[in-house]
Amino acid sequence: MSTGKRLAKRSIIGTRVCAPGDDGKYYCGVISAVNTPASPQQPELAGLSITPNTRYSVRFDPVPQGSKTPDSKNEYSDRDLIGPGFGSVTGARLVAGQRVYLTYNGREIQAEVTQHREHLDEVDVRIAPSGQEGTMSLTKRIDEVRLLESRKSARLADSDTDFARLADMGSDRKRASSHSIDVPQVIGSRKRRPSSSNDSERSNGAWNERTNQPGQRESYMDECSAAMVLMSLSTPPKNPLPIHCQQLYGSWDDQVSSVSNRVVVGSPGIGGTSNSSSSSASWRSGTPSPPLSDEGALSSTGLWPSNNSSTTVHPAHNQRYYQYHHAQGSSSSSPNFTTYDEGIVPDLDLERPRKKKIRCKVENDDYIRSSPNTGSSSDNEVKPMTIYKCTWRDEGNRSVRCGEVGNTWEVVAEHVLRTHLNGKKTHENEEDFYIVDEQLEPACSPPTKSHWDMVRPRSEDPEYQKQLRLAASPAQNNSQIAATVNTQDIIIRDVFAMASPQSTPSKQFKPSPRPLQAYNAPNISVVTVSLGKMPHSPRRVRGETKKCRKVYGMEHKDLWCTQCKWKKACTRFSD
DNA sequence: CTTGCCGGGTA
DNA sequence: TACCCGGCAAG
Ligand SMILES: [Zn+2]
Repeated sequence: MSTGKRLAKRSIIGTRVCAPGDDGKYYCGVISAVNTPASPQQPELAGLSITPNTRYSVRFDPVPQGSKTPDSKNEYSDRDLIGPGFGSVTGARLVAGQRVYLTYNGREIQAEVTQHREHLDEVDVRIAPSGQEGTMSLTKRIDEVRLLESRKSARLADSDTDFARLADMGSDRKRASSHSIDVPQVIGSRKRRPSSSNDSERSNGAWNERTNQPGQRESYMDECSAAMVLMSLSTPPKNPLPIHCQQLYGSWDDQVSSVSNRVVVGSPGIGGTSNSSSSSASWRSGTPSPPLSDEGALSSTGLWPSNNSSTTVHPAHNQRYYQYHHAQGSSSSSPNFTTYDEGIVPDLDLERPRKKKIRCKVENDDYIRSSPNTGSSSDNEVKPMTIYKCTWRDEGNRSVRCGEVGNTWEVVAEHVLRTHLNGKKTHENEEDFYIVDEQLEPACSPPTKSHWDMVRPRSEDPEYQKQLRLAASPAQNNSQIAATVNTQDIIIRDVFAMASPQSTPSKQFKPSPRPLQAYNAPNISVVTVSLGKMPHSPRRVRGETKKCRKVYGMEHKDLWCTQCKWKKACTRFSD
């Protein structure tokens, strides 16, 4: 699927992982510190970038029943850890007594390993099923057990597999992303281009060169980006409104625009995606994600504000979602993880001067690419710097944010914890909800919201892309993220469905190639989803949008819009 | 192969 | 301007 999502400029801290203790058992905990030996060229990336030398400190969960907690001071390399972005259980050697989790009768239960037959990839476990007394032993495949407890509600714990079965009709590839919604990452890629060079290809190549363990990295990305994405939306745990709803009501517009370089999307729960999150990756559910109350907070009914023109919009939400999903299928799936800044900006000006723009765009790109000044930054010295900012809202005046900044996430987290949370948090990593990271370009301070239009979109900034490349991974199955992103897509679309009641039945909002802009429709604030690479052409990918030809068929050509008849760009279904 | 549609015609 | 279509890019 697409794109990957990016991510990660955010630190990995807080990620739930398992690390081996002295006794050979794996213990769960969260990464409490990351120590990357700073490289001379980019010292500021220390702790953010991940290298083979990176060491992770793990703060272990308190172990019940008197077992001893492993030494927290241990540092582990990524190879030692099991969890998102690290190894998986399938690669671990489990010793007798290892606590694992598995899904049994649709519920997640604890189990204890009695034997791990590595050569068979099987583990014998002993479980104590609830509702029955005593224990029983059974044999599970190694990939059916998890070291990390799932956060899914027990009721749903197994639903994903069912989905997977339903959806999975075949290829491995599909399997990998069967729970995800693909995100159209290059919209309208049909643009003609003079040269064969292509940004996405380039970035991919660049990434691949940089990565020695794409597989692992990708999973990390996958998971963490999801978390990050959620955090960027930053629903404070207390907030009763679902994330996407808040967004529609502008609670985050200002925030978002200030961090527009990150992906801002809805929750993965929308449209049922979270429920179908994969269980194939045993660690999947272990990461720090916002303490959304499982499926409840995200369910689509009853949360939609009713003063709106359409209380019925929300139900349609999911429908449309699925419709979109199906229409998309996996057609857009692409390993091109690094291309991120897909500007999903609903075009309000329906008649945009699209054709002209295309050409211009192409020329522009070429210019950027070839320009010695702008394009050469790949080996440039100047690096953007990341700062972390507290977004805590003033209790009294919700529009005022704390704004405390720091050089590291930890610093700000500390601030949040102390200053705003009174030292106690109700969820692990709760601080993260109040922290956003921002990129500071050395030369110029971050543009203010009111000047966004004067700034070159980050996604067009080679330097920025490079950053993304560093941060993102070429993941192939960034299901979580993709789903998330797409969710936002849906949200935006719904926003516009509300905003413009005239929408045709099959009309769909089409992402515009322009990224990094915030639209403010009355009552609604929509935010650009920045996904790395911008689609350069408005041309739709086949299947993404129905055109007259597709809708009416050749046999009803008379029903086509004139443009279609002329073999010109369709006007009816292209916005 | 099909689609979407640009560019360049002709009436 | 309305209309047509060759041909290309992408899938
Ligand atoms: Zn049409």
